[in-house]
Parts: sequence; structure tokens; C-alpha cells
Amino acid sequence: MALRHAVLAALLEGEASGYQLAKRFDVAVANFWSATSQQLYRELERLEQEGLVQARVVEQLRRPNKRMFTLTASGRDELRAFTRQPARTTAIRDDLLVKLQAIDSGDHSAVRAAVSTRLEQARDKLAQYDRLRDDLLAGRDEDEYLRDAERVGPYLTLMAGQLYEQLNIHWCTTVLEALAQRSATSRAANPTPR
Amino acid sequence: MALRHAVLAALLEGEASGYQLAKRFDVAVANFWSATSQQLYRELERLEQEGLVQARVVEQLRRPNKRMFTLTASGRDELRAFTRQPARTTAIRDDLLVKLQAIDSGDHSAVRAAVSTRLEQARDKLAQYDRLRDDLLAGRDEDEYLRDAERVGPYLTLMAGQLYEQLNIHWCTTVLEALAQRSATSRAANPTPR
DNA sequence: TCACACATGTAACACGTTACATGATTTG
DNA sequence: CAAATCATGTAACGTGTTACATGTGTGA
Repeated sequence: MALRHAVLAALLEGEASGYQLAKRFDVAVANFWSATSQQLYRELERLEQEGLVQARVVEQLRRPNKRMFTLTASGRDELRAFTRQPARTTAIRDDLLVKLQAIDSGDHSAVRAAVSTRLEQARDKLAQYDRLRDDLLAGRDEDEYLRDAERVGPYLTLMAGQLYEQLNIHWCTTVLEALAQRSATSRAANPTPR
Repeated sequence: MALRHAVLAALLEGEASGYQLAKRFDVAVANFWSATSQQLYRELERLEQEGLVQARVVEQLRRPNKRMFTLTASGRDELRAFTRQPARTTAIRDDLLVKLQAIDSGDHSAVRAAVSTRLEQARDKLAQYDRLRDDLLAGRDEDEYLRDAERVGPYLTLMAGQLYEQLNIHWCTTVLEALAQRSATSRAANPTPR
């Protein structure tokens, strides 16, 4: 039951509709949690019933009404209690790594292509995170920010995202080099497994 | 449907019982996929029905019989086909990062403790991976290994695991420093949010 | 004797993904 | 004129987690 806490944490940034939350999850929250809009609507429904968030309907001309959600006091309490609970270890599940594990009896060039794709995605994400960081810092340097800012959480998770994408770039590059080296040698470039 | 492919990839290491597979998932496979034994038993059942793995019953004295699973030819084909499919982007979901995002209205010292715990776990895992690497290399150096070894997949995923844990160590350390610096300044050490 | 490793499984539930449904407005 | 954005949702299905159930052998 951690999606609920990710939603509550995302609402610390301020009131949002389901749709806006989904956007938020696509950009700023993507560093630490991912969810589809369907999950969000379902979860917001529950959170409202449990009184952890509050909805107000905003009527709009020529657009469907939207419901804007805000944290309630008990929502904040719940989030605070959550930070006290022991964190469970993260489950790593990465499709690309499964492909890499199987590369020796798989399609060599397809896997190489997949690694290249990941490399590009990592570069794009990193650029995006760099922009987010500039927005957060707003001219201040890091030390200044860490001392004076209202909230440091978003900055620290963003840092994790940046480091993670840098890692991806480094790792993808190394893997591509290793694979290139291997096909260049006397071994068959992509031997069919027995 | 990626658990099935992780299972097939894990069986490339050789025949295993459900129980042994669970062990394998706890150590060598943990770099790229995680699964509980319950998931594994369920998935092996299906894979057998679809003819992607084959089971043979090994009778044991004074212990329950076990079923040893092997990849079939169509299991290998399936795995190969999987490496050709486009990889979907990985969903990041990390409890600890949610806590960090919420730290400014959460329990400061509890979150710091959680980061410390993660730091220790990362160190342990890294040490474990270093040992696995030595086993894989078996005296050869990296270049030699990448040129000559039968399979490079397990090495490359292991490398990802090592880099990931190094990242964790780096990030946790930086976060702890940043938080320490922050509590040392004139701001209240752990202000209760409004 | 107590805990841990071996060995497999069922059942219930929670969570995540995909497809479908609707319909106006803005941008290219 | 087509595509993307805004805005919300239902339904069906697939995956992952937790609790329970069973029983022997081994080592501290």
C-alpha cells in the first residue's frame, strides 16, 4: 500500500485534479514512483472515502467539471506516520536486464538496439531533470538551497533521479562497448545457440 | 508478462527446483528481477503446461519429492523471441524515495535512519556482488572474460547490480550529509509542519 | 529444544495494466 | 482536417503479496 503514500506526497506540491496528478507523476514524481491515471483515479476515490484527501468540484464552461484534491489534516498525519514505518527493500524489475541476461541465447543485435534506446531515453530524462533542477534552485546554489529552502525532499529525490540516469548512461555505454568488442573478435558475431 | 521470461532466463543457468530457483532469484537474479517463491511455483506450473519448461520428479528419501525444471526447445525459442521485442521502460517504485519526498512534513530522524539502513544494505549487497564477480571471472581479467566466456549476459547484469549499489552508497551518503548540514543551521532541527 | 534449511503448495486479496468509452477545445 | 490536450471514468484481466498449511532433517 505505497501508492497511496506516493499520492499523498505528490499532493504536498499543492491541490490537483486526477488529470493534473497524472501529469505530475509523469514528470516530477517519476523519479521515485510511477502510476497510470487509472490507478490514480481509483486511489483518489479511496483516499477521499477515508478522509485523507478532500475534493472540491470546479465547474467549467465547455469542459467537463473537474475535482480538485487537497490533503486533509489526517492525510498529513498518515504521511507522517508512513515516514516512521520501516522502508521495505525495493523490488528491482527491469525488462532490459532480463534481455541482457539472456543475450547469449537471444538476438544479439536486437538487444544491442534495446540498450541504445535506453541510452537515448536516459539522456532525454537527464536533460529534463537538469531543467527541473534549475527551476527548483531558482538561481541559488546547492548549499544555499539546502540551508534555506522550505522543502528539501523534492530536491533530494530529483538528485536520485539524476544520478540514476547518469548511471544508465554510463552502464549502457559500457555494455555497448563490451558487446562491440566481443563481436569484433574471432567468435562468431551472433552464434546460434546449440 | 515478464516474470515468465525472467524465469526462463534464470533456467539458462541450468536445471532447478522451485525452491532452488527461489534461491537463485534471491542472489544472482536479484540484480534484475525479484519474485517470491509463490510467484515462481505458479509461473513454473504455467510454463510447464505451455511446454516451455519440462519437469522431472526426483524422489528423495526422508524429504518430499522435488520437481526439477529444465528449459525446452520452445522455451529457448520463446526467450529468443522475447529479446527481439521492444523493451518497455522500467517503472521505478521506491518506498524510501517517497519518504524522502515527504521528509519536510514527516519525521526527520526516522527518514534519516531509513537512509542509513539503505546505505548498509547497499554495502552488503555490493560485497556479495563482488564475490559473485570473482566467482564468474575465475581468475581471468575482464577483457579476457568478455572475449572468451560462453556467456556474457550474467556478467553484464551483475555489473549493473554493482553500479546500482555503488550509486545507492553515493546517494545515501550525500543525502545524510545534506540533512546533517540542514539540522546544524539555525533552522529548527525538525520543525513540526503547520 | 529451538530455529533454520529443505520442499511444495492453496487461497484470498491488493495492486497494476490494457482496452474501451465520451466529448469539447486547442494547435499544427 | 487531424492530432493532441483536457477531463473522467468503467471493466476485465494479469501480476504480486500475504497468510496459511505441512512435515522432516540438521546444527547450535
